[in-house]
Amino acid sequence: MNPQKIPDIIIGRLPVYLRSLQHMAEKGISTTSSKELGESVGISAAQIRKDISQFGEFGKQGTGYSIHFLIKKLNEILKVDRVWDVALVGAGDIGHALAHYQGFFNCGFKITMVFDNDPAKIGEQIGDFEIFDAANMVEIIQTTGIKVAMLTVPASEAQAVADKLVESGIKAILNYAPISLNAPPDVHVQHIDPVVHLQRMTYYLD
Amino acid sequence: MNPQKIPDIIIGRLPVYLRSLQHMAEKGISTTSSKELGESVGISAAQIRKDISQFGEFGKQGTGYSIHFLIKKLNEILKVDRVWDVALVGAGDIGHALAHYQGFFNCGFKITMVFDNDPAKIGEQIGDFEIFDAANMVEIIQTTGIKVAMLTVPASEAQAVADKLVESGIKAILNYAPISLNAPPDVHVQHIDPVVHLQRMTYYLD
DNA sequence: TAGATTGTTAATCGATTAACAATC
DNA sequence: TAGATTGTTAATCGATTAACAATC
Repeated sequence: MNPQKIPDIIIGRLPVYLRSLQHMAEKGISTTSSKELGESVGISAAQIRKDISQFGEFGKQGTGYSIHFLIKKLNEILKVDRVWDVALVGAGDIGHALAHYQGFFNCGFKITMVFDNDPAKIGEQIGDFEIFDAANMVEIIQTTGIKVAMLTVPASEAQAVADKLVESGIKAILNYAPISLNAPPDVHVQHIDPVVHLQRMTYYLD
Repeated sequence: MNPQKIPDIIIGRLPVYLRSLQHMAEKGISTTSSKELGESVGISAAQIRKDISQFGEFGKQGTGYSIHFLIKKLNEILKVDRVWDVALVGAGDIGHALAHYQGFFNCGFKITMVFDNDPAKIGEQIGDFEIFDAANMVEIIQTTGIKVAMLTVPASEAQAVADKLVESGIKAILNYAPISLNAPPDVHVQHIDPVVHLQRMTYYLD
């Protein structure tokens, strides 16, 4: 399926296409075109076609793409045609918001455990989960074989906790701490920082 | 200061440099080099120098950059040498987490008002703020002249609320709803969606 | 069939890197 | 001074766009 390496930048756009296609599917639409999909996500039709064609011939001349079929293919490509168990590390405000977030459903992810190092929180319930002691985190994650984690601890602890996640065998970290994490090349890190996103916009304001 | 247009992609990296420089400053370090800064954020030294040199000659051959001076310049360039009032729209879990978030301090942003349309929430306190009725949002934002908003309403309402924000004169929207927003070209939109970030990583997992 | 839209090629455009003179 | 590091140029690399034959 991957004869040659697909650029990161293309992989990064696929989830956005997927999200838009799922909205179309929910509305009961069955077919779309590169033009329509492009307008809905703000990307040129040519680029949509080029991106998709990296993985196969999923469209039909004259009619466009079957939304159902394209969703299926994108789910397979992104490996979210399954459910990834996710460890949530840090039971503060952001951790609570993520634990309650409904948006992971049907997108390939399910939070299955929560860790914190605060004795006052350990043992408490957060949604459906009991908060586990972070001291046991490495062992538990190694045993369960979880590969994906979300990191919502304070910036001052983030690198140390990330190192422990790497030690645990975690291969994908979604980092909410406002700090650039160092990780080995085989561990993927994505970063969410509202300040970075806001500062990207103020440049353009008066 | 901007003789020619600076590419978006460069502007997008500046907040990351800034965050790393601020961490260095907090540690009491006074000078850095493109090599050191590049290693800390995972970008080549050549690119760091090229990016920074778009805006002036802020470094010194042989010694590198004064961290204090470079922070000052980046703050000015990104227009966060001031404090932008921010409207938070949506008082759900994510809204609460943002209202309590300490990370906006000293980064150029301050949430100054919170809106929701749920009668049960209107009038309640969320941190230091009273939750206002979203029905009055357009008028209040117009009156106060706020330009920046964070949108944490359900996906089903997000486009309608975004349209009202645009009507209010908002020029920068940080969107937490899992949907691609349409906005006029003079309104900047940034999107934070944990599912998109997670799906970007699973492609690379086994 | 006629109209629409794909997949793909070639051309254009833009971003990154390597190298080095300038100079602190 | 000698060593280090910038700012900048030119070369390389990669991404986007435009165009169109193929074909549904």
